[in-house]
Amino acid sequence: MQERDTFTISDLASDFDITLRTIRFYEEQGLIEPQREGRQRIFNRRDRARLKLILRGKRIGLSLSEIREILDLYELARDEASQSLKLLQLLSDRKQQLEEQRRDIDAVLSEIDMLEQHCRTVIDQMTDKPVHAG
DNA sequence: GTTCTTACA
DNA sequence: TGTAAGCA
Repeated sequence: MQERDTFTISDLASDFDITLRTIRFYEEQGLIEPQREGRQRIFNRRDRARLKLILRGKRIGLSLSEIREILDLYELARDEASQSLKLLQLLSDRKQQLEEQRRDIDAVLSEIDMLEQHCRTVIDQMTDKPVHAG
């Protein structure tokens, strides 16, 4: 009752609900390197696990190159500590990015509020009728 | 029928 | 990443 240890590209695509193109793209980007049987791609459990990590990283918002860095550490050093350290760094960077975006959004929202107020003031003066839609 | 590469959108 | 062409 052993789990299958090799998969076709279609197997993984349906398992993770992604397209064949996506998997081939990740390979092209160096995130996975499935075995070959002639031209055919043969994926093992390691590839499957990596693919899972890739998708998780993508969900968090990491770039493919960032994900590759983590994956490489996992392969080369097999040093889980350094891998976690790297992930920690990337997560920190990602949080900083998001916080920066939040500040930008707040700034724009603020400008919009001021512009709206200005428009209402102008309209009030011209029509002598208060416009308070919000 | 399925997968592959290449090239363009 | 999607899609299409032309193979194996």
